[in-house]
Amino acid sequence: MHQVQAHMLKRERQAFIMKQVNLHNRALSADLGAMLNVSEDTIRRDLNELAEAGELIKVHGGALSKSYHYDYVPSSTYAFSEKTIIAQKAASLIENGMFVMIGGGTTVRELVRALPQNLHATFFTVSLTTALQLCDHPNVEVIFLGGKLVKNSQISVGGEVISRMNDISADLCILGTNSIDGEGITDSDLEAVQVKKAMIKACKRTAIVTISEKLGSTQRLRVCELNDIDFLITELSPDSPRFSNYTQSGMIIL
Amino acid sequence: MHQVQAHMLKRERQAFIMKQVNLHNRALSADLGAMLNVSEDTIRRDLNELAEAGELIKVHGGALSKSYHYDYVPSSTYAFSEKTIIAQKAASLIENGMFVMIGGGTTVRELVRALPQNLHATFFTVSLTTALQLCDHPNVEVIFLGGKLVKNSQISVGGEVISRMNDISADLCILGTNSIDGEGITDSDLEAVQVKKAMIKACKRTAIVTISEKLGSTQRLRVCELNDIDFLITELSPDSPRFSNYTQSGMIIL
DNA sequence: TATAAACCTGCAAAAAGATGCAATTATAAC
DNA sequence: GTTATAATTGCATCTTTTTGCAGGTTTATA
Repeated sequence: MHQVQAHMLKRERQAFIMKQVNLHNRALSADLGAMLNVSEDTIRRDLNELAEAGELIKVHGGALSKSYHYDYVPSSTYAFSEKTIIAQKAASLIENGMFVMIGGGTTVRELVRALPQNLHATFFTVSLTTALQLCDHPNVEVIFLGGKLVKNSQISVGGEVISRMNDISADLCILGTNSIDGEGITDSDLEAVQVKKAMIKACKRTAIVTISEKLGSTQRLRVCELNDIDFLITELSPDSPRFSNYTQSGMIIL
Repeated sequence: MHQVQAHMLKRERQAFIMKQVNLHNRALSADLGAMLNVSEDTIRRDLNELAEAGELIKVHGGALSKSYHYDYVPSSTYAFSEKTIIAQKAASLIENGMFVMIGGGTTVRELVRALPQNLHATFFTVSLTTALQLCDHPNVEVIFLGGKLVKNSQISVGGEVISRMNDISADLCILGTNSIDGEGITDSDLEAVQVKKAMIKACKRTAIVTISEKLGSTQRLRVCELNDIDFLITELSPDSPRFSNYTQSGMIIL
């Protein structure tokens, strides 16, 4: 580990601490004490002073960088700006007269918000929140596919829904997802998976909208393979290297 | 699965948990414990703290993202205190194990809010907002009867819905209304009327919830006669003279 | 209704923190 | 250079926080 000169002024030491904290976003009192060859009491006093001066955030065991904000702002959706970009791209896929099957989730919420007011289209959905939001669009027709509701995700599931979908042939399926990797899409709720499968089957084309953070994550149940997907939409530029695992299946990355 | 650095500050751990929850909308205590290399007890304590701080919703087995839940805004409700009284009375009609068909509107919203958390019942509805609200009750089953959505009332209508209702026989139908007079209930939207008729037909008993202000008003389309109604619930005392026109049909006034 | 998982409570050990004090060191005045 | 003063530091002691575990209870679900 680091080794530091013997006699150090308090000011220098605190500068060193700040450097460590800003570099790694965090620092443990014990580590700093060892690096600087001073007692943890001294480190603690330094950290308290720096916290007092607003330079860092003191926590039990050490300190965190000020930029390390976990002060989550409620009412605003997670990764809002990314989802806005995604929404713009996805909205471009939807044209007047289309029949669109659409899922739920916060990314889809932003997408619905981004839809132009003069859009003339028919939407099918199983998500209560998506349906509610679509009701704000004057020129779209909204069909809710009813059934038993899952409380957490606020979507309808069950054989009822799925058999209804078999009667539908829509132009585009838009799904958010919790996990996508080189194999395809996965999820953790069996009933939701069954519904998503039916949605994909009922549509000519499928678009997946997700923030890039979810690329590479996997859950227990499989929704579909990569080559069931026609469009993958994230906030990244389509030529990002992060898509190297996803291109061979022939999907279009937006 | 994920692997995380050895010594993690509590705050960092909680930030990680928030990220997981926001990313996947839900997280299991067991998974988090494994990912973070700490006991599930620690995870539970973290989840409780984060729930206390209002950052997520703690459930049995893990936690859910907050971005999904119905935020109730009482300020927008007209005649709030009257509707609260009505809600209390109407809630007393609903017992464990019942099948209830329920409509929409702000009076019904207060009713749903007044339902006890431990109520064990099955609800059928065509109202998106009522359905969403019912989703916050842990012990009820919610069935949404899907169809074409009417945008301003946010209910589903159409032959689809009505034919589905013919297959149902519920114990109680709870409807709000805009107009009730000595003849019965009337409304102005044909499609909504058809659905309400079907709802009443599908239930053994019908309860009407409305503020007294609406007593005596009439609209163009008839929903039902007075003797189709079993309970009339307003904020007034049952012996109020305002009910003189309504008693002869044999309905019970609460 | 049985059963396993999840939960809660209290407890104990370990880690971190606070505080008072003495020793040391820096700073400035002389 | 010396000395007085103030700041800094480490240590001993006590308090608080964090964490895992044992146990008994509750909850979900087949």
